[in-house]
Amino acid sequence: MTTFDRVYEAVKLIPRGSVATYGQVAEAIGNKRLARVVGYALHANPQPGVIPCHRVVMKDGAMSDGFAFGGAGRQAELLRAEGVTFLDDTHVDMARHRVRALPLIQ
DNA sequence: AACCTGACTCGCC
DNA sequence: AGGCGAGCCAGGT
Repeated sequence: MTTFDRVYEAVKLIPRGSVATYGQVAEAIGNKRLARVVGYALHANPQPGVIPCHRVVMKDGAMSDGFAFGGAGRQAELLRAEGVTFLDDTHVDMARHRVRALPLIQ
């Protein structure tokens, strides 16, 4: 079980209609400082259809605009389709949709 | 094989 | 309050 695998496991556990921050995912795999690695893990090998990487956003609810699997804005579209609400065009309503607790991955 | 860099976050000036 | 550096992992050069 590599670090990347744990990242994927954690991300797959995010409930539909909810979002988690990179920091929360990092915390779920045992080290909150891995936030950066979480982002890179998703970039490196986001198995399409398996890993819901659109449910992972930055701590303020914004998504990284330089890269998004289908283009910036695509992520917001997918989230809206799940019932996630937004404070504005680029920020998820974290108070309502951020996961309370993420299970710890082995 | 060493070095650089990249979807982040937090603490210290 | 805003800017800067550190910590972390993997893959490419």
